Amino acid sequence: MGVTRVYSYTLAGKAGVTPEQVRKDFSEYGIKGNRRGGYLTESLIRAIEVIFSRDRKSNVVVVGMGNLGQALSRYERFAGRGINIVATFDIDPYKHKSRSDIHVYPMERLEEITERFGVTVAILAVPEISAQEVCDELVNLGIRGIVNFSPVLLKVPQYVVVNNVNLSDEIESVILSVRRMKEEQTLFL
Amino acid sequence: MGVTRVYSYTLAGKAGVTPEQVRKDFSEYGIKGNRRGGYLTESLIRAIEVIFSRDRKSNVVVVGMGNLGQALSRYERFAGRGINIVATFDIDPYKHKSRSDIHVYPMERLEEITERFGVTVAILAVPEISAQEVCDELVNLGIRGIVNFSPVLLKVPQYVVVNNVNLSDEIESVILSVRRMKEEQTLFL
DNA sequence: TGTATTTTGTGAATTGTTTCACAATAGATC
DNA sequence: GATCTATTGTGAAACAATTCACAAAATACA
Ligand SMILES: NC(=O)c1ccc[n+]([C@@H]2O[C@H](COP(=O)([O-])OP(=O)(O)OC[C@H]3O[C@@H](n4cnc5c(N)ncnc54)[C@H](O)[C@@H]3O)[C@@H](O)[C@H]2O)c1
Ligand SMILES: NC(=O)c1ccc[n+]([C@@H]2O[C@H](COP(=O)([O-])OP(=O)(O)OC[C@H]3O[C@@H](n4cnc5c(N)ncnc54)[C@H](O)[C@@H]3O)[C@@H](O)[C@H]2O)c1
Repeated sequence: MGVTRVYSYTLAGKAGVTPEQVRKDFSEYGIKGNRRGGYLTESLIRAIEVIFSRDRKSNVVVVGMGNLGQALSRYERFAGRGINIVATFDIDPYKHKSRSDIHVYPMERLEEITERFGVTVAILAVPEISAQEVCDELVNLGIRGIVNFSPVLLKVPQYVVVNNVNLSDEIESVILSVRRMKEEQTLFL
Repeated sequence: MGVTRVYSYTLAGKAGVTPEQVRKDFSEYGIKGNRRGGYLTESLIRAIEVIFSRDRKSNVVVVGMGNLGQALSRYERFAGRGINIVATFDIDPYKHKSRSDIHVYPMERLEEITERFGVTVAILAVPEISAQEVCDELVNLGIRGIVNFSPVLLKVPQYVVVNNVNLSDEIESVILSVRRMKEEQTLFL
């Protein structure tokens, strides 16, 4: 778009944070701007890509191809973020008949495929009841990071990273904030 | 299951936090335990249900019935959390022919339905490009809270709550943690 | 070339959160 | 019923994150 320079307050506005925050964070990672001239977009983008390792693609698998697993596997924009879904898995034989574009493998092929593609991160979208069991299997196969969508705390060795994404909580938190806001407003009347 | 008492360290273990955290939080909301006897499960559950308003159901709508919108609208467990999806909407006429269980309304019926069901919270799962436009429409109709799945910062009046859920970020964060962990490990060898 | 202006970079101050430490106390044991 | 024990409840301490405030630098302009 022809923009060559950008200022901490511009980025802050777009990101919904303060300019100081932007500068502190950049400073933390050694990103230098130009006093008076702001940051050069070119080098800034490159620096950010390196910091977030977007220059290297990461191979991941999706386990559990129900509602969520399917939605995630069909999202095309992950590629632009260095997230490369190489295969998806499900225990249900009905799901293996690829009705759509994406191929779903049986669990038996998990080991072979994770090894072949050097997969270290898995997206876990199985029902609550199977989550720990599938998690154990993933850890056994050498998976080192799990994005867990089921509302359970997974037990993993300390060398495995788990990020719990609880969509019910995300929605509930908005419901609560709205309720509290309304109550506050009532008090002022 | 017959359990009548529970201790701060039991809950802490299950939740992955410290016992002090559990007690501080409970104390903040006036939940009293019994020194030596821990907390009574019955009254604790009731207290939590009240704090999170799970005793009152909240009507919400889903706007954008693509991959994610469909996945969310098919999730049955929201009901148990007081989240009641009363209707779903999409601009695409093809989506209105309900291939499945859930009915998808055209955007023209948004006003009528949100009013009828007293909806104040919306789940926004439309493409990035339409997000702000649809958001504006929702705010105009009186929506006070938005769970936003598109990777853009929505501009809303201060009386509207937005919770941004960025699934790419959630996955990326695990990829980064795993990479950093591996690098650390390499240093020790 | 000198002065004014804009924006960065960062210590210091502030604000917020988590952990520590221990007195208070309810219940268990003898 | 006296003593011992486990657990809460919470100020104080430690730690973490954010905001403030301003000197330093780069550019613009006279
Ligand atoms: N869909 C949502 O909007 C939503 C919202 C909040 C939380 N979640 C959570 O996300 C997870 C997935 O939700 P969903 O709606 O996609 O569930 P789903 O039931 O639609 O899909 C789960 C899939 O996992 C597969 N599966 C079951 N056991 C398996 C195993 N042992 N190994 C491999 N695959 C197995 C099933 O065959 C199914 O295809 C659940 O834990 C759910 O609680 C989903
Ligand atoms: N699917 C994922 O896993 C995923 C991951 C990360 C982020 N997201 C974000 O979530 C959002 C939804 O993703 P998706 O994969 O479901 O997209 P999608 O393209 O599958 O679905 C979007 C839906 O919104 C509808 N729509 C478009 N414009 C509209 C309008 N003006 N009013 C009403 N409906 C409209 C479309 O008809 C379509 O059905 C996007 O912003 C995407 O960036 C999705």
